[in-house]
Amino acid sequence: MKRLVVEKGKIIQRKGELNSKVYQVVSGLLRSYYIDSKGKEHIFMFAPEGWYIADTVLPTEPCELYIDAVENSEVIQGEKDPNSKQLDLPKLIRRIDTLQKRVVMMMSEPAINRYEHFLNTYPEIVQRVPQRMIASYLGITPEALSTIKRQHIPKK
Amino acid sequence: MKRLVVEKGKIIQRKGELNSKVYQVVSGLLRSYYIDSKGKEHIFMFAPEGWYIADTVLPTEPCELYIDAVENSEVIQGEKDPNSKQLDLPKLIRRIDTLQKRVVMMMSEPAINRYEHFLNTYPEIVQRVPQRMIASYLGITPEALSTIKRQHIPKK
DNA sequence: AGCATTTCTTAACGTACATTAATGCTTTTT
DNA sequence: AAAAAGCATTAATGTACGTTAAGAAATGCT
Repeated sequence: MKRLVVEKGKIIQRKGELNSKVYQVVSGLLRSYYIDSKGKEHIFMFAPEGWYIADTVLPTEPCELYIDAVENSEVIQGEKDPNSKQLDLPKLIRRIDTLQKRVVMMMSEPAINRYEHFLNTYPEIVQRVPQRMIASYLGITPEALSTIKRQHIPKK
Repeated sequence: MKRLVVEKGKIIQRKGELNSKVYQVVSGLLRSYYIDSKGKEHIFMFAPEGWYIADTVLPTEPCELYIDAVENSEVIQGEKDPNSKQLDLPKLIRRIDTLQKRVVMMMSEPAINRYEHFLNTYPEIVQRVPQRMIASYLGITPEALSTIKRQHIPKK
């Protein structure tokens, strides 16, 4: 259990590494993402203050995702331990629910709806990340997000 | 812990219900799916023999998904119990991994790749479910799947 | 077996989003 | 402060997939 300072842009986990760590964000903003076969980056999740972020794989398996800092951040590094007594099961289950909803969204909702859902779910984050990262999270290009936003009348 | 026979087409869980059950498939094939705002059905997962299927929500929250039988099936009904000692954590974590990969796939891969991935991952299921259900699982229409398959040269 | 229903396929056309490219605007670097 | 790099926006064009519709094949029903 170690406290770390992570500067903006610093990568703290890479695909293929054996990383048995979980990071709890104290301040700042981290993200996890992966890079596809064509070299394109896709953001999987954001983690602002109070959130945990990690590749979910068992500590013995190589990571799928990269993790880096979107802002200068401070994090507490913990260990992935499937046997840990302090592992919060309801939290894990809620994690599965969130993922389930995301799959369902990606399957059925057009980008504009996914965007509005993102705005509602993560209002604090929206102002803090560049558009292209929001686009990446939504699974579309920055250009497409730009066009969508032009049509989308924001509730003032 | 009860053993049930579920006939093809029988719905054993509906959206909005408080269902605290987990189903272990002994024989046959179940699926979970949801119905979007436009009344369209989207298959979330299949569960053949040996698999578990359930809505992941905590037992105290209303379900998001429907569950029904694709084939006549036999299942063992268990209880969702977040405090249960017999809850298999590595299995939960692997579940999260699977979902993570699915999100990533939906974000970045075209339907043809998702189809081939499905073929590789669930070869036993492919023969047993109608095309339109595979299409639904992939997030495309049956017509699109049909066209994709024409282009896709199967390794005989 | 015969009829009805559901499922699969094909094709024409429509739409959401990707790609490419150009332009102005920030932010970073020196 | 100037130069460079990264970022957001717009528009033109391309493509994957949706929608609609029709016919063929498979499945279920009496």
